[in-house]
Amino acid sequence: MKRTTRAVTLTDVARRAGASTAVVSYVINNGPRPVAAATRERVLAAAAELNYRPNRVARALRSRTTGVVGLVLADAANPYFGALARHVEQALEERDKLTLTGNAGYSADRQRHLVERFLAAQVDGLVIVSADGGADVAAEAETAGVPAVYVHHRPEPGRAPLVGADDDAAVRAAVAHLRTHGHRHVAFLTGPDDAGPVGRRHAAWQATAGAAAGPLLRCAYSQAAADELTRDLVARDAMPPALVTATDEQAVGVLAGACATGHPVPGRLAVISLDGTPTAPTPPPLSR
Amino acid sequence: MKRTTRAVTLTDVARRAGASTAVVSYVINNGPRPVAAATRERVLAAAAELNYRPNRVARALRSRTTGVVGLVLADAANPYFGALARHVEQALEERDKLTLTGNAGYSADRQRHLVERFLAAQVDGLVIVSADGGADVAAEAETAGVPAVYVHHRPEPGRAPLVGADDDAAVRAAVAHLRTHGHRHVAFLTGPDDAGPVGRRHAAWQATAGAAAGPLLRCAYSQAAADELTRDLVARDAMPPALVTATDEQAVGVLAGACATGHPVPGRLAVISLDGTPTAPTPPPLSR
DNA sequence: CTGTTAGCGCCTTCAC
DNA sequence: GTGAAGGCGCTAACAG
Repeated sequence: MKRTTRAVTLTDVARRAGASTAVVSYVINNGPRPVAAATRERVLAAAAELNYRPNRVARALRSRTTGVVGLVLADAANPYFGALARHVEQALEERDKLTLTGNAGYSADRQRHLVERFLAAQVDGLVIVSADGGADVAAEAETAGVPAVYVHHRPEPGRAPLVGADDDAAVRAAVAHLRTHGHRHVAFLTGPDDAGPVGRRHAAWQATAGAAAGPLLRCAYSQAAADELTRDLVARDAMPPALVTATDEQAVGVLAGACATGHPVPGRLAVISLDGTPTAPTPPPLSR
Repeated sequence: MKRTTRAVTLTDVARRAGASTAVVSYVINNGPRPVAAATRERVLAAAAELNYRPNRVARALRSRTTGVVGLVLADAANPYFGALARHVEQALEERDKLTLTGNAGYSADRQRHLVERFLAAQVDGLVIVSADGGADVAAEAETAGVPAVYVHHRPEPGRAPLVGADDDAAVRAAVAHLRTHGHRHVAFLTGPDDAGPVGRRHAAWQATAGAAAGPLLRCAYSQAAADELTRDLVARDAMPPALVTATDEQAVGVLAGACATGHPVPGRLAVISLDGTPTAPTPPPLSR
């Protein structure tokens, strides 16, 4: 049986190049100290011949930095979070960081559990993308000396930085836009409760639309739920003519439901959504 | 200024419990050797009080296994791959593995680059989800002693295991289904070229539909492209009545286009798609 | 400019 | 049953 070939180490390269491990390290990392051109060449040659690949684990143990960032997501299968994840990963890649990804599945327990595992893995930082609720896990991370950022939503008493949309401004803009198209009453479709950013959007709609607000609608955050709600409203002839949805998934479901029931869009229904999923603006015109 | 608190180590726990580091290790890992119940209690208590978290990096260096698996994706922003990623991650989580995720963005170069970085990070295994083409990166991984699996697609001369759909069977089933609904001619919408699984689906359609095949349509793998194509076909009164699409994204685009132009679904258009994205089957009926 | 050496935190043989 | 010690591969002090 063929023996498993041990991975080539810095020591192997040093021996082959007739130099010390320290020098090899300096060459590989371009520092922190200069190396004579001749030596450098020998080292590079030896490394290439042996097909040397630095062991990031050993480096991490020594330098106390892994070059890995943890990304905890609510659910990568939701296109909104999926797109977000892709962009976060790309941004980290550009900074030469690796991304450790975990799905919390909208569960605060699982979220905390993930953060715990990521901390054990010695991540250099944490990006937390959750939908709502949950404990201030960023604070726990900071306690362990690991910087953390929230994206999309920050739990209530939370000090960590937040990267998110300006919900108030977005809602105001959406309502204003529909008004310039002649709609006096603007309805709002949101989720089952008012946790997280969606709750802020709801409040903003209430404040903006004021007395002229259309009905407040609620359904789960899925295309299927919004689809069913829409069919029902159309059947009962209760579909509002102008609607702002709290999420893209719901907007797509509304459009599908309108389409299936033959309710003309944008003829008798104008919809604006607030998330900004890449695919969202394109196919069926969300507004005009 | 507050001093950065050094992380608590196994040595700290040992000192606090009045035991040796070896014993603490045995307790934490439930082995490989037994520990007296009393000692075990003391160790556990000390660990809890100090909030000890084993350093996975040090463990990895010593045990030569990181507990991390690399997942290279074509594009997490595509809902099909996003859902796939979520399930892979969950399966790994159940096996107590962490998931390192990277997006190759449909580029063979970036894919290889990612694999390289993952190998340097000493991943225990690799899951490769690519759309088409590319080199046999799994083979490179195996060379480094890291097992690898392909999902969705395996490049041409590739020996690594593949987890994928039975394209032939799926296409045959789709065509048969439409035929039982009275459609003699079944059209097929695929991508710009025939690389990857989509090419196999195309071939299977050709073989199954045979002489009675409807027209072959092509457009990019996006909702927007399929939307535009559909509008165009409807406008020219050239929309086929029965259609199989190679991907879900395209199916959604077709439905959107049909909806926008008032082309009745399922009245004058029956569509079946082949991917199986979670959201796909629900909102507009893809077939009936 | 280069080499030697002492650990990073953990696991695991050896001795007791 | 427990303890002491070496080393995984690498980096950063310290010499020279």
